[in-house]
Amino acid sequence: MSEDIRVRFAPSPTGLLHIGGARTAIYNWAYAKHFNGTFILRIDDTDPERSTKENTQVILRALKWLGLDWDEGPFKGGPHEPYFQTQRAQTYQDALQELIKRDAVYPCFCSAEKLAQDREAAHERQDSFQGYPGTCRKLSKEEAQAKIDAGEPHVWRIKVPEKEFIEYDDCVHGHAKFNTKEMDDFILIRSDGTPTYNFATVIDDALMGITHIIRGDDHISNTPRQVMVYEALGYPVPKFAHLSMILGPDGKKLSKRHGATSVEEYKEKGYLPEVIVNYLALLGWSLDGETTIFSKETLCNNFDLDRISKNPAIFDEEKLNWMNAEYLKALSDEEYTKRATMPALIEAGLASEDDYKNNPEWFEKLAPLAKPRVKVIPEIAPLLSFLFKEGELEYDEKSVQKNVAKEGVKELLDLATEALSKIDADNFSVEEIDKTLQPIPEAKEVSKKKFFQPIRVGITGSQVSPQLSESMELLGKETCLKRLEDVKKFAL
RNA sequence: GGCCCGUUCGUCUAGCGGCCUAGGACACCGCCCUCUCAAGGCGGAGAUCACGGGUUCGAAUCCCGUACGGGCUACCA
Repeated sequence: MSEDIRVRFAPSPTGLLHIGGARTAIYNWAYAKHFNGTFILRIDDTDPERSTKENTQVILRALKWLGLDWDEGPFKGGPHEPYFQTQRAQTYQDALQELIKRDAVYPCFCSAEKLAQDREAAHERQDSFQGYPGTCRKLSKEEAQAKIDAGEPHVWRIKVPEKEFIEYDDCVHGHAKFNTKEMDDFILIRSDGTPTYNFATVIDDALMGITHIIRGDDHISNTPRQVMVYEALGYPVPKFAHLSMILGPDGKKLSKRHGATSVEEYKEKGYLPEVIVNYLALLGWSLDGETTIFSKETLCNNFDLDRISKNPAIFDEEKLNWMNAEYLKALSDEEYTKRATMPALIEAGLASEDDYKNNPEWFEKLAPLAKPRVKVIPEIAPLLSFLFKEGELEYDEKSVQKNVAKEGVKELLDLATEALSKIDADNFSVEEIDKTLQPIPEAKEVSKKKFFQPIRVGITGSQVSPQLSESMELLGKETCLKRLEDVKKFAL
């Protein structure tokens, strides 16, 4: 039995839960599940400008919707509370004190202007090193203390160690090695006393015992800096797994310009949470190269870091749509009704929860009609709205022109009406309807198309619709006869 | 400018030196089924494995360059 795996997802509540963040969360979660580890949720809200309570709520809700339950974190508790960085100020101060004691940091009194000037100058000269030149590192302890005592504003910087390389293991990219010559003494504590990301995240990850840091590869360049902090404090350096970016259809960073970018939006658009998890899991990871649809259980049983791909992935909504349709079709009629049909109908104002309770069998019969035609949940309402219209239908003009307003149609509709009226209203079923209507076109020597399409337009208002007989059964004898009567006015 | 990362069908990917005349999925095309639209079944097209050099009996797979794309270089995360 190896060490217990502890992973974490640490979003900054500066916006909704982005698709990329969701994938990171999924990978962390699945990794923990697979190895019986612990999945920790921590809110990295150290940026006071952009972090909000609302965003935190939204992110938490989105994670729950996706079914990514955390073992430790907000509203769940755990041995390392609190799980909000803004509530851990003392922890970072303690860490700073420890670093001071170890002589691994020093105060820096350079003003923002001075730093900007230095940077500018280095840029002009095209220096190979453009980081902080280490001005204040040269100050003696006494000089520095005197300045602090005099109340001069200062930040705390880490001392880049003497050794030549900083190294760490990346489960996706392999062993990484950075030359310390290229690193500068970066800031740990800001002049207002708050920690920077590169400091807070290391302290928390170390204290929370995180063993594997799975996150976006935009952090690769930050990693050696963070490793410096681990080492300065004598903490074990965790393993890393850096995930490539998710891009928009144009190959550029996924942004609002491309449409929906947050999981909240995909929920609104009618995607199933398990589809989002399945699809996102596949963006940068594969089960076996063959299987595209798999359950969360399968994901958890098989997910590992060694099958994560290094290349950035383009988010393909077409494939997402296909997958959503697949999942939808696989639901039982009862589940389909509860999760898809009813939400869609209620949203469209066509039916209510009570309607369903009063007649569940009827509503469940809608599922087979919708399943093969629907990719996202909201598509259900327009597809089935004809079943809920009172009074005369609004007809699709083209459908009427093409199918009803033709010579001989009146007679065919009359025949259909007459035949149907003989069916007992209590027995107005698909079987009876088929048995009644099926022989007519043959007998009259007209094509089935010519016979059925006018009926379809009469019953549904359009030449494009779900199965006719099923629709008729759902509507009932009375309504069907009424609608056939209505449409006759266009027939010749 | 410096450092770092990436590059297999349009897209997601399989591939970790011979099984690859490169496999699967989405999308696309054709046929079948069919009273519409779908769904479904069957089949097809689609990748000189970014490019150029090596290493090797043998490379998509290893090494080195180049190009292109991306990240970092903040008192943002």
